Amino acid sequence: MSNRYRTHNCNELRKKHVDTNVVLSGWINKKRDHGNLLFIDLRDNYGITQCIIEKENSNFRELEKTQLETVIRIEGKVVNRSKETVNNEISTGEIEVGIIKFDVLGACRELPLPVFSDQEYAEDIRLKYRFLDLRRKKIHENIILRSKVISYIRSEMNNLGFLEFQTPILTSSSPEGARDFLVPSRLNPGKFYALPQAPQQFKQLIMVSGFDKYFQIAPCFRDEDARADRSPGEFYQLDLEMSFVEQEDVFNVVEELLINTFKQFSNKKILFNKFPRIKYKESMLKYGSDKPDLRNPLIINDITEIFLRDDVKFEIFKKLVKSGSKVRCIVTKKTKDRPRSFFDNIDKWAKEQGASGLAYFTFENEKKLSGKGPVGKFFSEESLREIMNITGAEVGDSIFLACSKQKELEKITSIARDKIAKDLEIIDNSVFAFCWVVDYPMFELNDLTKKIEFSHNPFSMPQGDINQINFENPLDILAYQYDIVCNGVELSSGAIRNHIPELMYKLFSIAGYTKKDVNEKFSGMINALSYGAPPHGGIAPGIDRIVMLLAEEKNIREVTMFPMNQNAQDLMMNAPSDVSEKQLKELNINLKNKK
RNA sequence: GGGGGUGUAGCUCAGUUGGUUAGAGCGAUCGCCUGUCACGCGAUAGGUCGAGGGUUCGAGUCCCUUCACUCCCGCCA
Repeated sequence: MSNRYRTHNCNELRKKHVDTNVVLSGWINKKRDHGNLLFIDLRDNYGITQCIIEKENSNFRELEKTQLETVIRIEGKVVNRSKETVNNEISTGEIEVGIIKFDVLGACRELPLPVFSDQEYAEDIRLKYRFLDLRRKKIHENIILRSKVISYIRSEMNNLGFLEFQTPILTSSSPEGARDFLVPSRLNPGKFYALPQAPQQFKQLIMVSGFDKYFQIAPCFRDEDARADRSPGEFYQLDLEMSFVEQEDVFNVVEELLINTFKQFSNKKILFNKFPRIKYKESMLKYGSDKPDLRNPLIINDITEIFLRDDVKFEIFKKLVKSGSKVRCIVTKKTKDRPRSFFDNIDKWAKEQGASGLAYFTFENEKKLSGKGPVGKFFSEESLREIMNITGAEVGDSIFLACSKQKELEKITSIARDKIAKDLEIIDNSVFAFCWVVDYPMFELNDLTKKIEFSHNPFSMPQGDINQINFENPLDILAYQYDIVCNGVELSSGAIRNHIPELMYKLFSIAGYTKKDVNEKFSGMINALSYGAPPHGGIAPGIDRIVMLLAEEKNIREVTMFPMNQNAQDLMMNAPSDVSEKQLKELNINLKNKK
């Protein structure tokens, strides 16, 4: 394309263009002013071209005074660079453009933040001037990556026979799950729409409507507090659903899609081409978490039984165990020569995390097997042998012990596993380790209310023969409910859905909902399921987190074009904002606390 | 809602035990410089030390309150 603004972009000119007249437009990325000779690095989306002007040119003075980040148009001639002045850092580095004349297309005031810099800047300034921030190299590339990942996924899904549909953005509030964003209805005074937390019910209705395979790059809205890896307000999922499938069918589609996508956009190795399946219960024990980072080789073991032995004298732990606590441990290989400070730092760190610390000792065998370290003396030779049996520990290895009630224990061992591995530098950063976490329980006990609640998704199908389910022990019922995890990041959860209304009523009744409740709160769904619903299931991987992993970013705002800050404010657009009395009146809304 | 961190020039930061007129680099303005690619050199402007209160002869520094941003817990079926 060639027009009045440009004949080429800023990443196009090469040696073969030498002597041709060109027109380039772009931003002044950088100036280097030698007084009688001025270098301009001209930047556009595609790259940088060095342009040069000499004092003899009547435009020299004006260009010399032009601000960085001004948009200019340059007419000039491509010239060869001498060998010594070639810049191999940029792809146009063999040539430069001798400026004949230039025009200012878009003037620029003094910058609130520099564009040409690798420094980090305060988040509020970046967000307020996001359009400047987005010109910067790293984030500009992240956003382009995001675009490419989404198009790639879209075309892969099409190839796999999925149909893309849009679902409503204005829908109804759902009783389960996160806090809803509400939108007042003008035509229905006093009533509210809700923005969808996910198109969960719609995608199931799409299956009932007979479309077989659906996907959507779906915006999801949840009014919950932010985290580094969680935008406040809105985020995107690759939402997908399939009819007449079992769990394994969903897994196959997702594994293929993710492997292809990650291979396409990253050079990192994918550790497992068949993603390991880890039972929820096993994951909570071995990793203390339902989002295990499998790059980390450390494993947690339960050694509570050791503390019931008479030849173990570790009285604090023994006492706690008697009152229902458990003991779990992490063994580190060949750490006997680590300095005392290594162990004490971890113990100190654990205390900072609110735990009572981590006890530790090292297995030694001088004359006889013994535990070396502050609490080593409490263990008999026999008991040490038994611990080695359970954990696979060997002489020369060390062991960290924590004792607590199960939930706290899972929490502390989980973060300790991470911390110890980081200190030992045994996490391989050059790989992606995916896994499935499967066999989630259908229900769980709320510790505070002592009531039984759905542990994940109330629409999940319970496992086993549906005519033989033991509803007497609801906490034992497992669901066809699964999560996919990569490098300790939860990418998504999904499930085979419950498409049988009677079973749905039964399960909801266990969680304290009457048939009437279900009919009212999920009317669309339950109604649809009673008119011939196919068995179906799906999943919804988070797009933002996939791009985060591919871009190797720790913060979701680095892969989001126009994010809100932690208080869910858009500093650039000034959202949320006040609205006029007239608008409120139309919506039948009175504000309680007027300014 | 709770806990941690940060807040000093347009930007990134330094600032000793509380002690003279609060500094540097980048950016801006002015001048010099023909081969740089983070060009170089010289000069100038630019500060409510986040805000308010307190202790003190004296506060950027110590104490209290508060605000903003950020990280975490809660929350996120």
